[in-house]
Amino acid sequence: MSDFNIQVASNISGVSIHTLRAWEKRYQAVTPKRTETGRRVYSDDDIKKLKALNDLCSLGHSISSIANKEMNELQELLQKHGVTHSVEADTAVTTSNPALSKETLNHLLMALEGNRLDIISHELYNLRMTISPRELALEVISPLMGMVGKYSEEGRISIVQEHALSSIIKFHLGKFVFRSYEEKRKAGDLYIITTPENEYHEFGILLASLLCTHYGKNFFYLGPNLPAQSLAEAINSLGGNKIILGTSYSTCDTESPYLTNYINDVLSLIPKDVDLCVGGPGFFDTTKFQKKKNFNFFPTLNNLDLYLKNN
Amino acid sequence: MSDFNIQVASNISGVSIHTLRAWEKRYQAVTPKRTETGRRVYSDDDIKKLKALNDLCSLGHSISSIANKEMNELQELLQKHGVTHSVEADTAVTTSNPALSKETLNHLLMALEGNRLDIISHELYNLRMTISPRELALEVISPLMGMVGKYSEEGRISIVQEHALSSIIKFHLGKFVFRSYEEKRKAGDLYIITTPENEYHEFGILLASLLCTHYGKNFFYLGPNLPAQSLAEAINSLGGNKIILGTSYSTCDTESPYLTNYINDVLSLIPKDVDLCVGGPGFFDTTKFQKKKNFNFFPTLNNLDLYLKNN
DNA sequence: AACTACTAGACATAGACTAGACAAAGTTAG
DNA sequence: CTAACTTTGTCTAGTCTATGTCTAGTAGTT
Repeated sequence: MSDFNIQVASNISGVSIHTLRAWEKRYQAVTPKRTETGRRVYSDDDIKKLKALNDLCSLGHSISSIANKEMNELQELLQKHGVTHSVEADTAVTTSNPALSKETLNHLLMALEGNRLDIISHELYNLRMTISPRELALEVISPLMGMVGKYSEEGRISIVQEHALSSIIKFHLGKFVFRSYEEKRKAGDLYIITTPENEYHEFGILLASLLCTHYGKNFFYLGPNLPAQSLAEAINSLGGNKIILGTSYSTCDTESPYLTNYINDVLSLIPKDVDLCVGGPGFFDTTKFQKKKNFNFFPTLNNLDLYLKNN
Repeated sequence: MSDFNIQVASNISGVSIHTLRAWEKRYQAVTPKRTETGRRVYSDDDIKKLKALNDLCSLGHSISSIANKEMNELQELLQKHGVTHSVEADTAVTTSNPALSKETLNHLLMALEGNRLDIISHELYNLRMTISPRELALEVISPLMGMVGKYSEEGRISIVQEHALSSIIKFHLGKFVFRSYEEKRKAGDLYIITTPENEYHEFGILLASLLCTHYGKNFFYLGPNLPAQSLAEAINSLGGNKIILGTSYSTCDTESPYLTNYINDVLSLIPKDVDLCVGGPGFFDTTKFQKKKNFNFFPTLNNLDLYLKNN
C-alpha cells in the first residue's frame, strides 16, 4: 500500500490535476484521504480506478456515467472494449521507483535467460496495466533494451533470445498504437511516425509512440522503412505537421552519408512549417541542419519526452 | 448490465451516430432510456440489437423491414445467412461466409482509402473477437493483403497507407502471439517461426503463427531477419523440432541464389529429425531439396493450414 | 522565497439534442 | 425505359449540457 500526492496520481493515471479535482468535486469518482492539512492522499485503489476511468473516457464513455461505478464494473466495461484489464493481479502501482524498476528489469532478464516468454509476456501485460505508457517507455523498455544489448555482447543472451524478446515487446507496445487510434483526440498537432527507408528497427519509434500516447498527441504510426518521397506525401495526404523519424546503428552515417542525404531529401520535400524530429542512436552529425528552424534532434528518448511535454 | 452513451453505442455497434438517431426516429429500432437532461442511454440489449441490425443491413436487408423485429427473429435471419452471431461471446468458429468476408474486406479497404485507422483498428478488434485465428488469417488478412497489393499497383492506395495498414495489422495479429505464450499448451511439437536474414517482411510468419495458435501448437515467434546460424542454435537452445520460415518477394532468388543458399545452410546445421517448413511467395528452386525428407514447401497459406491440421 | 496544493467559481468548447433538408439509391407505376 | 415516389444515410442550424481548464485568493511545504 502506497500513498501518492496529487502530482504523482496525475502522472500515473494520466488525468490532469485540474480534472482530478473536478471529478472528485462533481462525481466523487474517487475520494482520497486527506492529510491533517487537507492535502489529498491517493491510494493504490484510487489510482487504479482513475486509470480505468481515464481509459474508458478515452474510449468514448462520459465521465458522469461511469464515475460512480465500482472497480469490477469498470473492468467489465473495459473488457467489452477488448482492454483485458488485470483482474485482481495486485501488481501495485509502481511509482517512478528506480529500485522497483531495477527489480522488474532483472525479473525480465532472468525470464529471458530461461526462455520463459510466457513470464515475459505476462509481466509486460502487468506493466501495461499498472504504469503509464511514458513510464513503460522511459523506465522499463528503454533501459531493458540497453541491458539486452550489453548482455548480448557479453554472450549471456543469444541472438535468438534477443529476437524473441524484441518481437514480444513490439507486439505488446503495439497495443498502445492501435488503442490510440480508437481514442478520441482533440484537434491539434498530428505526428507522422516512421523510420527512413532501409531502416527496419522500429523500437525507437514505438517508444516515441508511447510518449505520444501519454501526452495525448494525435499520430499516425507508419512503421519502419519509408522512402523520403512517401514521407513527404504522408504529410500532405494525412495532414500531418510533425514528423518523428527514428534511426539506429544500422543506418549510421559512419561510412556514407545515407541518413544525412535522407534528411536533406525530407527537408526539401516538406513545407517549412512542418517540424522534423530526428531521434535515435543512428544519427549524430547535426551540424548541417542546425540552421533549419524546423529540424529537431533528440539524442535520447528523454529529450523527445521533454519536447512532447512542452509542445 | 451496463449503460452506454451514444458515442460508445456507435463505436461498438458500428452504426454511425447520425444513423442511430435516424433509426430511432423513423422506426423505433431501439428506444434507449434517457438521462434527466435528455441524453440517450443504451443498454446491452440495445447494443446487441443494433449490431444484429447493422450486420443484416450489410447482408442486404432494408432497415425498414427489420427494425421492428424482436432479437430472436433477427438471430434467425442471421443464421439463415450462416452468421453465428456472437451474442454471448461464444467465440464460435464462424462458418466461412464468403459474403460477409467480402463485405468486411470492402469495409476495411474503404476505411483505408479514407485514412480511417480508427475504423480499421476497431474492425480488426471485432474480427479478433468473433472469428477464429485461422479464419482471420485465411479469409481476412491474407486476401486483404492481396487486395492491398492490387490497389497499390493501381494507385488507389498509397505507399503511406500500405505502411499504416501493415503496422496496425501486425500489432493486432501480435496479440495472438503473446496470448499464445501465456496459454498452457500440451506437450508436443515445438515450432520455431522466423524469416531468413535480410528478410524483414513478417506478415507471412504472423499468419503462420495464427494458424499455429488455432491448432494449439506450441511455438516461439522469433520475428524476421534471423541468420541461419542463429536459427540452428534456436533449435538446440529452445528444443524446437519444427521450423516455419517465411519468405517474400524481397528475397527472391531471381538473380542470385540467396534463399537457396540460406535454406541449404539451415538444412546442414539442423538435425535431420527437425522439419523445415518454407512458405511464402519468395521464389527459389525447390527441386534441389525435394529429396530431403525434412524439407517441406508451402506455396500458399492454405497448404500450411493443411499441414498443421494433419500434424 | 519559491513551490505546490487547496477552494470556489468562471469559462470555453466539444458533443448531444431536435427538426428538418438533401441526395443517392432503390422501387413502383405508366 | 422513364418518371415519380420511397427509402435511407448524411448533413445543417440552432440550442443546450457536460466537462476540461483556468483564475484568484489562501495556505501548507521545502
